[in-house]
Amino acid sequence: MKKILIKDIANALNLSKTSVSLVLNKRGDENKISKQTQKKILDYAKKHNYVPNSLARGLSRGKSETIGLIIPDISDDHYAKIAGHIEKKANDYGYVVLYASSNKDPKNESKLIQSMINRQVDGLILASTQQNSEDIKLLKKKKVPFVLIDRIYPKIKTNYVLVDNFRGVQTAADHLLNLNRRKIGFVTLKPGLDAMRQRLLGYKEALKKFKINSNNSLIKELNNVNYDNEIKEALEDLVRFPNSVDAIIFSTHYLTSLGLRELKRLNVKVPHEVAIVSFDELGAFDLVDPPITSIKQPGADIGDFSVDILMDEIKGSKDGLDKTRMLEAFLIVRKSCGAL
Amino acid sequence: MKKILIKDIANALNLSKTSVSLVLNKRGDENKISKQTQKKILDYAKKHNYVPNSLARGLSRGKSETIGLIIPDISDDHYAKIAGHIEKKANDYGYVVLYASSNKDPKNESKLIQSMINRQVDGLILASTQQNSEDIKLLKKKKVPFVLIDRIYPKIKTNYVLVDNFRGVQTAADHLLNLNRRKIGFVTLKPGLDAMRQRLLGYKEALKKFKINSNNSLIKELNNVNYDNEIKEALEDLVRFPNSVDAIIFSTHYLTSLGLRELKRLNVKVPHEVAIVSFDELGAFDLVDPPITSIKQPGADIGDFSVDILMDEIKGSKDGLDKTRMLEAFLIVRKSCGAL
DNA sequence: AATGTGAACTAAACCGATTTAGTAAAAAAT
DNA sequence: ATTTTTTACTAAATCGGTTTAGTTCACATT
Repeated sequence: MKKILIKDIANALNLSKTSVSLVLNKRGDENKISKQTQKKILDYAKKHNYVPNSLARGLSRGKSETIGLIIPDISDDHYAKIAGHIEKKANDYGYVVLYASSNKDPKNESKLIQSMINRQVDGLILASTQQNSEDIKLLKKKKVPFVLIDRIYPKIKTNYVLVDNFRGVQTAADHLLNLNRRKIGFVTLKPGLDAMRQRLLGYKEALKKFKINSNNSLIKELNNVNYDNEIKEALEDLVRFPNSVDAIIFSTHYLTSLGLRELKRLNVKVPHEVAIVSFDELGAFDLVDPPITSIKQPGADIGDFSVDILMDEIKGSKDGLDKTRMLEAFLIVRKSCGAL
Repeated sequence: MKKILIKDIANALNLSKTSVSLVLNKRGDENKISKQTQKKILDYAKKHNYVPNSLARGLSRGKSETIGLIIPDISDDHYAKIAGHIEKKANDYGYVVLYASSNKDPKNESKLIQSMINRQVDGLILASTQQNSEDIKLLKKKKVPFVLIDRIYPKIKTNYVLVDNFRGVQTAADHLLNLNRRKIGFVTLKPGLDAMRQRLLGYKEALKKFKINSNNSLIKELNNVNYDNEIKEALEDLVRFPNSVDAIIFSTHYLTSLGLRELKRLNVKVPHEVAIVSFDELGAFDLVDPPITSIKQPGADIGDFSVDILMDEIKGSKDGLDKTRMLEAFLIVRKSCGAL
């Protein structure tokens, strides 16, 4: 019942470790190990339930069949979904996933990257805090295979899989404008993240196309650390004179959740008084009162494509070209805009 | 900029690998390495940014400072939350987490356990499919440190962290009974899982205490694979004559979600016609129409305690006693029962 | 002067694989 | 009959650490 090693197999069959190792790695034929011997080894290994020690194998091969996944927070719906897809896809390739949450702290992220590399991960998928360009540059320089998801460094050329935040929000705003909403508020986070910048730009672009001047008092950029408090004031300001918006776009699902609670408290009728669109959604948004029109991010694609790209990098397509993918977010129309 | 090894430090300072290794592991004093030498080593290591190769260290120590986490599905809200807490707590102990989803397939789970062990994880946290008693027994026999969470094997004595499913549902039913609901439906899954069995028993116990005969036609046990279809028929049956329930307890958050959609379709008024309680909740359940009264599971505690117990096991408290923890789920009263 | 003691190190084995550079014996070629 | 080639293996180095069992030298002891 104790673990059996290559050495044990070799001794038992009066063969060398080399032969056993070669055969177990399906390199018996190319190394002219006789069929008989191969069968003996394979049978013995199966019978005694041999499984290689991955650390030893990893050490000598310099590979670990493991990929590292660093995200802001695994308990966030968005990242949990992506992580699920990444894991599944990685498994298909025979890889397992070592994951870690940066909790949005760049220092933490930096440590995690280091730690993953020490553990000889074969590659990294990274939803970065976007305040770590040094680390990213280092990864590039050291030729560690990696893919950025969700958040990129606009100034660094790399592999990435990204959702078109600009177009996503533009679509949301278009939807509202087409429903004749004209005073559209935008509740977002301060643009430490490029994604936030893009979303804001998308909002502005939509207004521009409708020849509406964007009005800064309708744009509420909350601080990343204290948004749960700031959102109260922001919404009060948006819904009452002189702003009195007739629609609000929230730029993340958690802002939407907080915002809806606040609107309920303020007794604002959705969608009659104010229409709502959420960028990104939560599982139960179709059950909310009213069901929330959302821009849904393609979590499955983000996961799948990022792993595909990473595997490409790992298996060494050394064309040196950056592999990038820009995915569309799509609008799911529900009742919160009065369209149904 | 290339990686620096212990050997490199030793060569550069004209010392042996042994001394360097000892000092870097803070075992310099106990091994009488002079303060001077220690400082030289430490300084050089810091200057050249030495970091140990975890695979090599793991191989020679037989430890990896990694724990394995196997759950049914990382993209499930419940498990994502738990995973988040486990990760944070594990980090506090200096451990990282290798996670994998079994997708509720016992074969898969079995493979994952094996794979984790090959990777020399120091311990396992396992939310099992509950159809793998052989593997669990093997883990015990091989003295692999592990903790079961969420789902246990009632017949196997082990470490576990569990939520009191029985009491949880009992509390939910009590709440409804105290609000004078008397025909309470129970929508659950077929009891492949002990948790489901306990929840059903809790429901029955509550009725019994109120001297109500439990009526099997009010209990809908859906199949694990096809519940999204079966729930339609189940609910139709519950809400119309002769059943005509005045309340329903859903035994998981996803059944609640599906059920609510169905009730909306059937145009059933919640809570006026039918009151709802959900066992376990989704992030947006307070925003749903109406906000859903839920039994909330203590995700943070599940995570924290399971890691604490595992670390105890790993660090070798060989008292041989099983460490168990039964946590209370608590009722969050919202409008779906008409109590507010 | 011979012996013992402790301080400050180190050589070499080891963890469990993979891999490079062979070798011995049989078969084929000249 | 000798050389060459092929077949079927294997010894030993390697990956980068940790650890066991010493060793060397200065100094104190008898």
